[in-house]
Amino acid sequence: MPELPEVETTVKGLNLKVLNRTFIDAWTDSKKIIKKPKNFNSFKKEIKGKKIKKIWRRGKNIIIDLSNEYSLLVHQKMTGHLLYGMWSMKQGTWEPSEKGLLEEKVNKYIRVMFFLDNEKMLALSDLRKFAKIELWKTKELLESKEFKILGPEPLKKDFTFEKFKKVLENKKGKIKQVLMDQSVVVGIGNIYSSEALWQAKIHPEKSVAKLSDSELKLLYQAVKKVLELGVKLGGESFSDYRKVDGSKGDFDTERKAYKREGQKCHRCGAKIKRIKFGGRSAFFCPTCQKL
DNA sequence: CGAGGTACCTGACAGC
DNA sequence: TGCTGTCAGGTACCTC
Repeated sequence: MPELPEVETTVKGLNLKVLNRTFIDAWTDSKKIIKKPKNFNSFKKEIKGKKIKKIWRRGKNIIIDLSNEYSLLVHQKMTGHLLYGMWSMKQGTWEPSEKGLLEEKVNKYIRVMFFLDNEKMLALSDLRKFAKIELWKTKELLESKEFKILGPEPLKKDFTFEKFKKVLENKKGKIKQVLMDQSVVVGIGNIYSSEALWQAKIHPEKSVAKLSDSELKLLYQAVKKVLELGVKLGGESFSDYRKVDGSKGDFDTERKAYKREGQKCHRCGAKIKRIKFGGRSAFFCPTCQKL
């Protein structure tokens, strides 16, 4: 899915577009995406008339605080993304009535549609249908196990080097996998972990316990750097992710490792390699990033 | 307990 | 062309 920069970009976009709007109705052809309450009619009934009071992010989760102390939790997983605009249903598929949302791949996979009180809509597009939407009582969401287990936010001011070292303390395993563990630090996935490790010149399979203090420092700076750059550029859109207006993020030009197998390392010219472990691909420069 | 595999879905693309 | 296998930004759940 979208990782931290993509989720942050979505949250920013939503705050500009749907704050203080009220839900009028909802539609879906993929009931399994709505996980809570499980019955879609109950879900519809519950969100009808609720007003959007605040939109924020915790890790890769989007939280839409509603009136009456409820919150919508949206996790976009691999290919989900939220869009704002106007569509009409034609022959079973949604067709946009505005430019910007004209890409077929954006509209073809709209799975859930929220109708707002200004004639516009909030859509969830998701090719693979892994995304989830849940309606919670805000208080219960904040106290839920899934929420409490989440690690620190890497872009918050209080995420100091000391804190980074502390969360990695006693962690076993390979650094790339640990970086992607949301209970260690939130928001980092397969793209930004590869990018951060390239920046820090650390091999993705290096064991956390073997990282020197100077390597940790470089990694700490690299994590913040790539995530900040990602946010600044509106995320990465080489695949399904889009901003809420349907446009693409610009991080693509900055990719140094991820999906660059066989291409030249921007630092030393060696060929970027891809290896698989933990069920995921890792991209790195075998010359700059030694084990 | 932790590590590893699988499941959830729908493609795109490479190779035969 | 068509078939098969692999790969895809994530996470939950199961087994050993």
